[in-house]
Amino acid sequence: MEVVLHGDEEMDLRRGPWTVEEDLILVNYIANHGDGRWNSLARHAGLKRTGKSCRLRWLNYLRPDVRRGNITPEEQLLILELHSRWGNRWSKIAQHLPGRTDNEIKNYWRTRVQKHAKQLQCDVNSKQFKDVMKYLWMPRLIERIRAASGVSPATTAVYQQSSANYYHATTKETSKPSPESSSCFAGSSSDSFEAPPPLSDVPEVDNSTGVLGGCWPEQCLLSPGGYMDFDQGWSWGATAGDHLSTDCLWNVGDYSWLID
DNA sequence: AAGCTGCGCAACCGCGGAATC
DNA sequence: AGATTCCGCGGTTGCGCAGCT
Repeated sequence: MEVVLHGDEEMDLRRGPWTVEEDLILVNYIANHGDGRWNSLARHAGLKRTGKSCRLRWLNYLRPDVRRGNITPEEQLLILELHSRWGNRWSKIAQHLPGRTDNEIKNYWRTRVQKHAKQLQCDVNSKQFKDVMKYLWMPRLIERIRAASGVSPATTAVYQQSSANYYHATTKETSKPSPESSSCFAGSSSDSFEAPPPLSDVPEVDNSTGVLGGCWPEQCLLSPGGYMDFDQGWSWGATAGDHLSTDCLWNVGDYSWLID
């Protein structure tokens, strides 16, 4: 525990990990007086912490509705989707994951997603990695969610819409995307998902080559065994050994690590 | 058993914008 | 209206732990 002294004033501030006693003081104070106005809260509560530190401790750890534990596949999917739309706007993303903090989501992204990008030896913002997320990771999450027992229809609907939106965004994206939407899922301009496009809009796959037709801006080669399945509510699939991005055909082998 | 390494996570820092004085 | 303080966000750091050698 470090103590910071500021000038002539005897304003010693504690830093580092919070103690149980400090937690209790903060929780009790907020229970009686509410949160907000963090600097004065810190002073009145008798905590030798900055207001920022108190706010962070409350929001990220002590708040009663904070959810802890593993990020579920549903949450993973949502994080991938929302990050593709908004980038590193963690607090905005966190608003859509009840109980999860921006800090936790940010940590998840850095430790898991960026790790995967590193394993693929590509930048997390690269086309290659976005392809992997779009065509492999997210569909597999969707499949996994669907396969799991007890998935509510509402949840399924959300991800079916979500999945459809990826397709819609990919197929309808113009050659000059808006500044807001530099992501690969740039089709949605509002917070609500678009309705799935009609089946007639689905690009055809040349079974001999695996090349997608239609108005896809980039071809996506599927190796034998790869598949696109639009029958069961807008999902995609691909298998180990799939090739992505014809301009840089590469094979990253077994993708089983993508979902852990 | 000890040292090393990588991971996950809590906490801090710097900055920009909003609110207050 | 300008200065100061506060708040919230995103980036970064560092610690503890588990697994590996």
